[in-house]
Amino acid sequence: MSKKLLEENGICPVATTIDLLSSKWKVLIIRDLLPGTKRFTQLKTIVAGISQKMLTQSLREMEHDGLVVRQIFPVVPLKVEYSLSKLGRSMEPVINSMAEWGNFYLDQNPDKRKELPK
Amino acid sequence: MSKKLLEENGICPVATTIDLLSSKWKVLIIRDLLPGTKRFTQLKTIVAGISQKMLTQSLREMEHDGLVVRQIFPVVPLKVEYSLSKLGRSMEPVINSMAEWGNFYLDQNPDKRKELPK
DNA sequence: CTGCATCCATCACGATACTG
DNA sequence: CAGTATCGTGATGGATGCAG
Repeated sequence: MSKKLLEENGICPVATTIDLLSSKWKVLIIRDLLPGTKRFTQLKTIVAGISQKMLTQSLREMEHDGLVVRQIFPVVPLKVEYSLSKLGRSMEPVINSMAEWGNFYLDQNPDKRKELPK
Repeated sequence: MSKKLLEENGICPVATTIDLLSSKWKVLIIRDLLPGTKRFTQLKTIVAGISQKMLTQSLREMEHDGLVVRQIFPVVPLKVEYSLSKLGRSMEPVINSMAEWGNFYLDQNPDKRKELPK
């Protein structure tokens, strides 16, 4: 489906971006890696609601797409750190504009804000 | 699943945005409505690859979420126009940053640019 | 023209169990 | 700790046919 979108829509840059962000999890992962390197278990905790499977899968795809860097430390117990690549960090403006819009929306719709009034 | 994400992630503005953009189609629809009002069939053509079902479904949800305005003209044959609400237009910066990133990415990866060299 | 209802194939995703 | 493998299910989305 990834290819599908690109084919159907020619080479629209918006479609290209959506394509790499296919799953909602990836956006959240980038959001949480923006502050700095994280370990697998940390991400699993921070990205609340994500299953181990989805986290692994998302990280693998993002690594393949060059958004995320995976660093393995052959110690016991095993330690693996994930961080954003240069390309990954370049998505910060996108994440930020999404955050800004989200805040704007929540201001307009206070009823949608159930908790963490900030 | 819409509620799920919000619950799991508290009230993160990024999650909120993703939540309203759930499907990739919605982003593309907003992109194509940004220039101005469109009719159902026009959208079906422009948002290449989208099925009638998905278009209708997406538009309904976006209308419900207050992103899109639906205007019916009781003529024969029936005429229905869709346009962005004020809230919908407020997403322009988000779409733009996605477009910018997409272009940046395509510059870095010319191989991904198969057609429409621009 | 615009859209709803159905049927159906595929797939995303969660749950669970097992490994280096 | 950080995965991999497998299974089951609900959701996603296309195709088709009908209707206002």
